[in-house]
Amino acid sequence: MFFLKTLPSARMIEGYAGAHDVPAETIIDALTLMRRASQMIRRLESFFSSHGLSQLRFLFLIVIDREPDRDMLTVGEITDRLDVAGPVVARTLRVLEGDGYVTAERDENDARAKQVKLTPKAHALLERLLPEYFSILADEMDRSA
Amino acid sequence: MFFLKTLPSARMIEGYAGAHDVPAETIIDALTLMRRASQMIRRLESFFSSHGLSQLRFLFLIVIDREPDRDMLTVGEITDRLDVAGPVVARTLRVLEGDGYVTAERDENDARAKQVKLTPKAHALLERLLPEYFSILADEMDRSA
DNA sequence: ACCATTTAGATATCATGCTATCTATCTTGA
DNA sequence: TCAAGATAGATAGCATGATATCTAAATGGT
Repeated sequence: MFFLKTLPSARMIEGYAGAHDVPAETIIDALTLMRRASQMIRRLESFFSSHGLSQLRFLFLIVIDREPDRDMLTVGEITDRLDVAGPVVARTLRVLEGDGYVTAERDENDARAKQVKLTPKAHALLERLLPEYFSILADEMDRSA
Repeated sequence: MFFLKTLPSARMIEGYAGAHDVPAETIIDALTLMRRASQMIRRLESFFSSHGLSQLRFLFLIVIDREPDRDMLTVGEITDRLDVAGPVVARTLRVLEGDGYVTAERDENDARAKQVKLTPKAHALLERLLPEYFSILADEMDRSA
């Protein structure tokens, strides 16, 4: 997250950056990018939270759902697809299991691995959330265009 | 933060969003925005962390430093300028005070308020970090252009 | 003047990100 | 074949975001 409510003016950036051979406009673009994304993420988190989820839990479900030709992934495969550390995935799995959104069972061929599968409840949830998810994204793109 | 390493393809989004009257390209743009910003923020956090700071602590110092015509702000003014909750600002203040980057003293006219000021050590730190900060922003803009 | 309300900030507690480390299982090469 | 190393995942503990609630000081209407 980027935590600045009001971005510095170009003039202020010149003052800071002027000496350092980076054009102020590039800096403004970078800060604007982070600010827009942060506002979007805040709104998404609030949306997910109102449905007992979080962005991460949602994406955890999505990466399983979107996998072509398969209906389950191992914990490691999920970790590969999500940009968070392993322990976070492990804990998120525990929560989602507790909430009845996924089931996990040991792999038949590798007793270290775990196969994670979505429950019907999770499929129903995704179906319910996706339209609003997309319309929030569209609205935020619009609003900050 | 946005935690998806690989964005869904346009086709996959059509599959999800197609039914819901939002153009897939808009969704891709939104996801790309969040992904770019997240990578930038990750890199910044790692940069700040290698200097014993965090993005928030850095911005806390910056908002005081950049204030025109004043060399101090109250805790409430800092909270207004940063997009984080009050308790986070209070704790960050304690840490920065402990590290010798700011001093805080009660306001003369309002015994509830606290005036926060940068130390010379903080000014020196900002001067040292800003060039690299800007060049990281520029580099990331470049890389994901 | 005085009590109700507002405001500034701090404290308590929770959720969730991280790194470091541990256990269990699989693989590999002498 | 079996010990050394690699790999899958879990656990421990820290850092830092959030909300709810508390205290102390200021303010304002009667």
